[in-house]
Amino acid sequence: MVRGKVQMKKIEDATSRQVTFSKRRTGLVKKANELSVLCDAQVAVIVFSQNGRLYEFSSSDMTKILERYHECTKGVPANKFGEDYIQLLEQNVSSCSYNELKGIEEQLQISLQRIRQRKDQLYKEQIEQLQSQESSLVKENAKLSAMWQREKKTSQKQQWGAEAEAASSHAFEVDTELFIGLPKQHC
Amino acid sequence: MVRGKVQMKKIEDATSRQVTFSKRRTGLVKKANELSVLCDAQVAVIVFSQNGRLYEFSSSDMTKILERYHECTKGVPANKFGEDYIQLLEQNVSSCSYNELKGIEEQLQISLQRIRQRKDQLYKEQIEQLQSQESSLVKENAKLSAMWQREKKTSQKQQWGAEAEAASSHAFEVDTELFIGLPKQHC
DNA sequence: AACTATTTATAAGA
DNA sequence: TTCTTATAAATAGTT
Repeated sequence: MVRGKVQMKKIEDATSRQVTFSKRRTGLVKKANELSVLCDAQVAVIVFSQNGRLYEFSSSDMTKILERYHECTKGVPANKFGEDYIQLLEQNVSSCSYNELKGIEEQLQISLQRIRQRKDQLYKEQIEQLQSQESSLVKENAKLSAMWQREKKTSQKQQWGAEAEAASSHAFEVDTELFIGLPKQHC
Repeated sequence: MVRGKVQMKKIEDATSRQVTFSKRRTGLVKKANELSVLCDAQVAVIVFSQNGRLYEFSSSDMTKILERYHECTKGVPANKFGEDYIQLLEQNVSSCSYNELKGIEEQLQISLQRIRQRKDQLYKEQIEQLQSQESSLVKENAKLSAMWQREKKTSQKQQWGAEAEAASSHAFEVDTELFIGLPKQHC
């Protein structure tokens, strides 16, 4: 049984440390899942044990969450490798024959197609995310609107007149955390 | 106060959802930190709120943890972009002048240098990680060895002779989770 | 933000 | 590893 507070330092006994790791790792993942379900959040947890074993949890596709994280972290991706690629390419095309240029064109066409597909995919995901947020906000709005209607009636009954109207219009400016723009601008 | 179990579904009321998100996010991060301290584990937590805001926790440098994750996930990185780069380059160098080749050589030299630095850095980190694991295993070994010595003495006093010796040598084969090789092979 | 009745997590023992 | 149980910790609802 639990005897007093646990000291917040590395557990020295290897066996207890292993058992505690297993239990707490399970607990952490459970909490992560609950947070994602209850609050409609995207949650990712990555754990490496002391023995180097990987454990992971993600409320949705881990790759997508990590991509979103990278987008939020780096303001501009600054794809250095891509820049080098183009720079190097441009240095060479000036002295290429027609057939060589034809080959490069074909390769670039394929690359461009892949990049465009990827871009479209990301765009689609952003749209879906915004739609999901919009849906939540519409519901919230309906609730606030109903509250305001009730408030207005109460005010009229109490004969507050013009003052109540002024107060009510102010109440409509409550911050509902709506934002316009791409999600990344919010990080 | 808590009235009965909470239903494991999205909290409909926006205000409660926001409050619960804040409380549980704090709780999750606390648990993640405790796991990393008590069990000497690397832990990373990434959370996106419904409003698209990013929250993160990492027991050590987040970038390093994510890199390690990527190494564990992809068996072989299969750097498609790099392959294309080389393929495209090779298609062109065949018809280049000396000065053009000189330029390409220089560019490649710089790229190669960057890649080598990166490779060395990763290698160094792997070494450090293995040393850390080794240190823990050495301590564990010393403990097991001491236990075995005590066991042996007890056995001798109780005159178990050859049988005890056979049992003891078997006890030395206990799995201490030692492994030889790079960490990624362990995932 | 602070409070507290409850539920939940978990350390130690079996 | 899994179960049990005493106790610590988290937290939902309220103020």
